[in-house]
Amino acid sequence: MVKRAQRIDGYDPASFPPFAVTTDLVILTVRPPQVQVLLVRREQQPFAGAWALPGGFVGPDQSLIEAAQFKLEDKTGLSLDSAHLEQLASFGEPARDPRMRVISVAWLAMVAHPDEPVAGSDAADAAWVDIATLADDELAFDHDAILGAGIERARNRIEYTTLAVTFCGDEFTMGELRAVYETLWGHALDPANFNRKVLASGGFVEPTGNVASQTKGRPAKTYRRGPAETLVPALQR
Amino acid sequence: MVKRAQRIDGYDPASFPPFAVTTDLVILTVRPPQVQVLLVRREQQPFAGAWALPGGFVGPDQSLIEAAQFKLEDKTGLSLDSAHLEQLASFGEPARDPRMRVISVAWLAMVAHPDEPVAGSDAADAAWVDIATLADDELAFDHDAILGAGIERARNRIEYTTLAVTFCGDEFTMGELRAVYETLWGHALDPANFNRKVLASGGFVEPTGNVASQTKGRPAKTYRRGPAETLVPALQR
DNA sequence: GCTCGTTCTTGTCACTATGACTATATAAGG
DNA sequence: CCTTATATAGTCATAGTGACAAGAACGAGC
Repeated sequence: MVKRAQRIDGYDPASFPPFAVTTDLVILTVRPPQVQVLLVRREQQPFAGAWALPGGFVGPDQSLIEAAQFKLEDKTGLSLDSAHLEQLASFGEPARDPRMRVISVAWLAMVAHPDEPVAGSDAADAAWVDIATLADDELAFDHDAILGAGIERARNRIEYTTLAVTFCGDEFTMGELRAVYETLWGHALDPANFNRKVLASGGFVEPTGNVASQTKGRPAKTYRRGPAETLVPALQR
Repeated sequence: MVKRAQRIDGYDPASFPPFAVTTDLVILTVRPPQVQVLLVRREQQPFAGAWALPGGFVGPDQSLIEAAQFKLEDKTGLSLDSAHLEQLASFGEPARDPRMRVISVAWLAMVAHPDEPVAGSDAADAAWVDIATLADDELAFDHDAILGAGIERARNRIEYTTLAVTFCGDEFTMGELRAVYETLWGHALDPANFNRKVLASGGFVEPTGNVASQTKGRPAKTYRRGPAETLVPALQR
C-alpha cells in the first residue's frame, strides 16, 4: 500500500510504466450522398497497406489539442476557424498496438468538403474514403472502433448543436444543409418542416439575401452560419 | 518528414517521448440538497494537504477501464453492477503536473449515496465533499477542470438517459428521483408534470407495488429502475 | 412557347407534448 | 380538528410536430 502510494506520487521516473501517447483524428466531411473520412495508407508493418486514421505522437511539450490541431492542418490545410475539432475519447487496450503500449487520444474533426482531394504536404498517401464502402475490419489497429465512435458523435452533435453548418461552405442553401442531415442520419427529412425548424431556431442561420445558381428547380435562398452554437429545440432524427 | 514518419511507426522504444498515464475519477453522488464528490487528501508535494480526485497509474497490462474500475471499487466498494462508469475526457497539458508529463484519462462514476461515509481499505483520507463548498482553486492539479467536466456531463446525461436512477437506491419514490434532478440542475421541477413525463417514458421506472414509509405527507408509491437506457422524449432542464 | 419535372417555399391541419394550475388523497403534528 | 406537507390525478391553453397541399421559379425537352 505504501509502495503504491509512492508510485502514485511518482517522483522516480523509472517507477511508472512506459507509455506512448498518440492522437488519432476522425476527420469527417459530407459529400451527399456519402459521408467521407480522411484516411492514410500505412506503409510499414503492422497493417502495412491498410487504411488508418491520420495521427502521430504527442510531442513532449505539446498539449493534446495542439497535437490534434497540428495533424488536422497538416492533412487538410484547415485551421480551427473553418473546422470543428473536439476530443472524442481515449483508447488504450493493452494489445491495441502489437509493438508497445500506446494510448491514443482520439479527436473528431468536421470540415467542409474541399475541392481538391487532399491538401497538405504528404498528401500522396491520403484520401477521402466513403464510410459506406469500408469493410468491418479494413482499418488498422482499433481504428474501426474509433471511427465508429466519431461517426456516432457527429450524428448526435448535429441534433443539439449548429455544427452541421461546418460541413457546408460559407454560403449554403437550405437544401445543402438538409442534405448534411439526411446523409449523416441516412434517411430523408421533410423539406418544408426542416425549413421551418431551422429558421425558428434563432441564430442557427442568417439570410445572405442572395439566391443560389443551380441546375434544377426553383432557385434557393442562401444562408450563412449564425452565432448560435446550441439548438433549442433540438432537431429530431 | 521522413524522420517523423519513422517516429510514428516507432519501433525504437527510445524514439518516443516518455509519458505517464493515470486515471482520475469523478465519483458523484446526490444527497439532496447537495451534490457530492469523493475526494482524497494529498499527503505529498505538490499540493500536499489539498483535495484531489482519486486516481492512479494505469498498470502495464491494464486497460483504461480496468484501471478506472479498480479505483472505483477500491474507493467505494461498488462494482459496475450498481454504479455507472463512463469515460469523460483526457487531460494532458504539458504543465498540469509540475514533476513530469502526465496524461490523465478521466472517468465519471455515478453512485447511490452510501450510508457509511467512505468504504474500502485506505478510506481514512477520503471523504464525500459538497461541490457547492469547494472554492475555485481548492483542488490539486487541474482537477477543478476535470470535476467541472464531470458535473456538466452528469447534468446532461440525465436529460437524455435514465442514469438518474443510479443515484437512487434499489427502491425509490418519484420524489426521490425528482430530487436527484432538482439537486443536479439546481432548480425546482413541477411534481405533477415530472410524474407524468417519467411514467410516459416507457421503461424508465417500474412500479414495485409498495409504498414508502416516510415522515410527512401522503405515502408515495415506490419504483425500481426499468430496462430503458435512453429517454424519449428527453426531459428538459 | 408550352408542358413537364424538379426544387424551393409558404401554408394548413390534426395531434401531441408542454407548463401552469387546480383539486383531491393521505400522512404527521400541534 | 385543523394546519402543513407531500403525492397524485386532472384540466387547459399553448407551442411544437409530422403529414400534406399548393404555389413559385427555374431547366429540359418537345
